[in-house]
Amino acid sequence: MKLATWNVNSIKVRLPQLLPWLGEAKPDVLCLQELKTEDAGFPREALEAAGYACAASGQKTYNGVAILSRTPLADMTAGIPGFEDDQKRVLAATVSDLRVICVYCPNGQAVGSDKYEYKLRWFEALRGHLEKELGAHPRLAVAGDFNVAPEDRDVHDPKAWEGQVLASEPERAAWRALLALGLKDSFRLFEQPGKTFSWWDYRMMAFRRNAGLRIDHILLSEALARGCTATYVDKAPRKLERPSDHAPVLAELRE
DNA sequence: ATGGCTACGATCCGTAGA
Repeated sequence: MKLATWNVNSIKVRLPQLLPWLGEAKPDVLCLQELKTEDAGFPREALEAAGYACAASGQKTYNGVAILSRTPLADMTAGIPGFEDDQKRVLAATVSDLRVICVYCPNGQAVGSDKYEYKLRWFEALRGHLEKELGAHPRLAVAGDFNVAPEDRDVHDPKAWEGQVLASEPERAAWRALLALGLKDSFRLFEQPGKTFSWWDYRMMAFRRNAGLRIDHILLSEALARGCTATYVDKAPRKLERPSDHAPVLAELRE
């Protein structure tokens, strides 16, 4: 089965790209981020007509996450239990024997800013949430936009980005604290081409220069990582007219 | 030169993203 994640940067704007992509890539489960719409504006009918069950947790203008699945979704939980937050960034659901958590981690704006402090607090809360989920569900996948480039090889220009938001050491430590729970970065289970990224700035012709970052990830529990046969970035949607600034990431799992 | 796009919801600019 194929598990995918894609930050679409507005579900309304990207729906005309998402629908054909579902037909081509045929993910069994897809985590979406940055819906930028309340649930009333979520295109549930169009996605159900394309063969997907949907769970969404959205808000106006910002954030918003959804999980799509070819088979039914159960036991949905929005947010991080015990962590008060108006921002819609987390959604969990069960698909047969798989527990899937879709995350849109905070951007952090700039190192030292209020938003950066919120980002670090948020990651600590996420860590606690994932620890509990992992205890209850050994077959756990956490997919989404983590807004962290884990290592220098995930950054097109490590010198320029050194210590900057998305690449700073405290953010990378927060990322490693998730791995320490027993989660694997599925992309790094395999030999990968160099300079593989999942996000490119809209400005400065960054995509054409491959001036990107790898910040969209699929984490797998050890039980799932053992059955993972491939993980890759699909750059095709980033080449379209009016693209999202993120490309989808896909992991293939043995049934 | 610290901008440079894009989306959104408010107006024709500010906020946010990363």
